[in-house]
Amino acid sequence: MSLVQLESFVTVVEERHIGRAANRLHVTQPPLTRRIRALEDELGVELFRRTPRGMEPLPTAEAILPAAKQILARVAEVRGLALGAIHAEPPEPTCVASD
Amino acid sequence: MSLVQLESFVTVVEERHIGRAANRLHVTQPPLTRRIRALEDELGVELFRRTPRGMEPLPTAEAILPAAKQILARVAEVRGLALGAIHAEPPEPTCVASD
DNA sequence: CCGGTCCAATACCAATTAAGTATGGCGCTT
DNA sequence: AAGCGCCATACTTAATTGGTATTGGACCGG
Repeated sequence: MSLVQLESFVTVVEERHIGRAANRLHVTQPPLTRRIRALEDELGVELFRRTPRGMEPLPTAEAILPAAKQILARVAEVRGLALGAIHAEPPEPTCVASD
Repeated sequence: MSLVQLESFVTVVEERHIGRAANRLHVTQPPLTRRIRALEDELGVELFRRTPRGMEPLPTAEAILPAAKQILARVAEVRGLALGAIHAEPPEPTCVASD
């Protein structure tokens, strides 16, 4: 399991369509198909029903969706904390300061 | 950022030593060194102070540690939910049942 | 002051993984 | 029945990743 797979999963659940999800994720359709399939394989569960209309999330997908979203949110939090730490802790003046 | 990097980060924080952390993670030392460095590069922050004794977590590392741990916990939760779904939803009998 | 030791960092190579392009198969729509 | 839209697959190529071997630097003992 990878963060990329989880992000792909959440996007496909929201779009219910691999093509649109691929667009949002700035990738082409085949890689996204493979990501979802790899996730299903690893978890040993079918997450979507493939219909002529698109991807229909199965109950298991709905079950793990909240956890998946929270993971992505925490990842964003980590990035934010790191970003904040840059301004918070100036160990040594790298260059002349303005004041 | 990847789950492998986050797991490596948490382990190094706990062990304060790349060699021991590498052992726990079943990899050799160089890949682990690179994982930590890649994480630092991506976040744009130093997470550890390299000392002759090992790796000393900096304040930023302590700040993001809880979020990192929670991410790993949620990943485990996703695995557990998927595992549970197998027994919960038998769409078709794959094999003869015991009873 | 010098050699040994323990630590993380780097160079290099091999193996695995992942993306893109092109194409196929299936069901619905007209 | 023909066309269209969807996901799945085959194939090639580029990018990541891991392991082995080695280096450089700081501490410790003699």
